[in-house]
Amino acid sequence: MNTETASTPERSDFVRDIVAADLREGRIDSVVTRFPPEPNGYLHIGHAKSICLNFGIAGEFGGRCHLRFDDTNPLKEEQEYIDSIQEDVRWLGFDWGQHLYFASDYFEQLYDWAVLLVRDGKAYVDDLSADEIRSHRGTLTEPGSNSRWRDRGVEENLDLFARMRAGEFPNGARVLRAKIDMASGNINLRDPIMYRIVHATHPRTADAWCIYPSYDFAHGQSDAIEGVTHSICTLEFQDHRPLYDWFTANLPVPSVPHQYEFARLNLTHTVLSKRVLLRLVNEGSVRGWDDPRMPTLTGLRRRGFPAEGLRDFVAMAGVARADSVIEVEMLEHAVRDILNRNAPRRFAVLDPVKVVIDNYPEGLTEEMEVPNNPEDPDAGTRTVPFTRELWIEREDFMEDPPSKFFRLAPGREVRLRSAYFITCTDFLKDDDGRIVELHCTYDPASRGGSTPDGRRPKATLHWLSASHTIPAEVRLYDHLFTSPHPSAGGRDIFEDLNPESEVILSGCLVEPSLVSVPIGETVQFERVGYFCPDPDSAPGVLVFNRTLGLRDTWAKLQAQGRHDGA
RNA sequence: UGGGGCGUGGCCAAGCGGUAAGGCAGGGGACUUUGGAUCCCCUAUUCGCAGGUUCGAAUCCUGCCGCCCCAGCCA
Repeated sequence: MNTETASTPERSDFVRDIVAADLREGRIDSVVTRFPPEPNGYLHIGHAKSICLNFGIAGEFGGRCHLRFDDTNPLKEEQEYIDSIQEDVRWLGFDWGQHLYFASDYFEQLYDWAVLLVRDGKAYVDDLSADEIRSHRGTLTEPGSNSRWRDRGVEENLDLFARMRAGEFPNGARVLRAKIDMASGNINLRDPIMYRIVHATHPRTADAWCIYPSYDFAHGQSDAIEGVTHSICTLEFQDHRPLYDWFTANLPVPSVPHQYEFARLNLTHTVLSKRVLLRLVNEGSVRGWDDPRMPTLTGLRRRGFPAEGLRDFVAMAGVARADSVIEVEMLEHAVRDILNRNAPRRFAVLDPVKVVIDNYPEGLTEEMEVPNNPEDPDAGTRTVPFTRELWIEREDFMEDPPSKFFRLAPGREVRLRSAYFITCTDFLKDDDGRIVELHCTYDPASRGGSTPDGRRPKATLHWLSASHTIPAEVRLYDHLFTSPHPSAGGRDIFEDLNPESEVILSGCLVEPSLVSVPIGETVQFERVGYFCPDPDSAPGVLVFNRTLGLRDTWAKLQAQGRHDGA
């Protein structure tokens, strides 16, 4: 490795700048952040950005990051999600230590604080219906008007709020509101709702409560209770910041956190809206939340994307306040970069065609030594059996090749990787004109892939011994949506679903060592791409997912040729 | 005609008054027992537009234009 001086600039962005300045100027002693998901769905790559930001900052500045579930709405939240979120954050590579919290842990404290605001005349029970509240709220350009219940007495408010908690009223009968300013230009300040009545079972507190705090009344105070210093969220909460600050300013909170907002992650050919992801699952467009085409962390994991690649991608993309849509190619680059360095190389033939080496002894099996990863000499070598009859990729032979085609063709010599040079002498076709068998001769002096005379074929092919082969199903994946911006333009994005987002190949063949690749490990099928075993694999029935293909300049050339030739 | 934000190359993104980093994508070349990887080189006389301040502006000021978010008893 080269000797880089300490001048290597740390990754920086506006949030890290703020944290660094707060530390440097003594406004805080150490940084505390939090990742605060609502357990109402699976985490996706957009959440990965927030997770990497919050945990990343805590790690870089020697602070800590909490995992806090924002479980204030029992109608939408489930234990299943609480479990999956923890699994996904851990998989991404982060550890919250002892700092696992739930907003519901603070329900009693939050209630006490609400009572305090009522006593101070800063909150009131409103009997208006949801519709009435909406019509009193005004519009974006017109101020709202006060509820007729806005000025009722403290004692009556106290009594009513207590009875709300006691379960005396049905859902929607009353709410508790902060008394701020119905004429504010910021609609969040027009007497926001602090508590609503919801008779529902909560995944953590069960039936202990029938009133639940709103996001606005819970979030900042939860941060304050935990000593969070920097409460980092996405841009759409900017308008909530004045309210966040209003509550911490009007309540005896133990600390005063501050909120900062960044732009959420968007990717081309991808949709991250929970609503749409749910539809994809419910309408059977994909097989589930963990379908390898889903942008969920569980889906990406099943697809074979390494967590490190995701982290690198997030770092590469940066954090800013401008709305943006990142090209998926950047993600794919980050993932390939990790995989290229780490993934063991293996042989697999997706679309096999038979090769017979006429001058190779019948019945002989040689064990050829093949490097596990040319990028990493420490990965060592493995042994792959070589015999007279082999399989190669159908697309690696052309009867009548164009000038740019370097692979096997009649009369042409190519190298079989780590084995021998072979020259095609003949080929057989079936009645439909389809190639069924190639005949070749080999050069015994080329064993291992080089010859004394230094001949260098233009192509090197992967291969498999016909008598040492494991059958496999291979699932090829591509973008779920055809358009780079599926949600743009107002049309139904389901019309933009890529019909070839999943292509299932049967009759594929892989080398014997592949029977034992553990789930979660991604390998490279040499010259083909990165693949990982799918959990659908069963003894005797291997299933591989294509994580990503290799960059393919030949395919690019062919595509160009098609265009030029038009 | 309300409030809050944002506008730097195809896509991200540094830059914080001293004369446009970096990555991805794209193009060209070298090398190569993966048409992979790697390595070189090329791609903004210009920072939404127009004025102004200044010796000097992407950075400061004014005006305009464009885009995003907000009217859940969701988060």
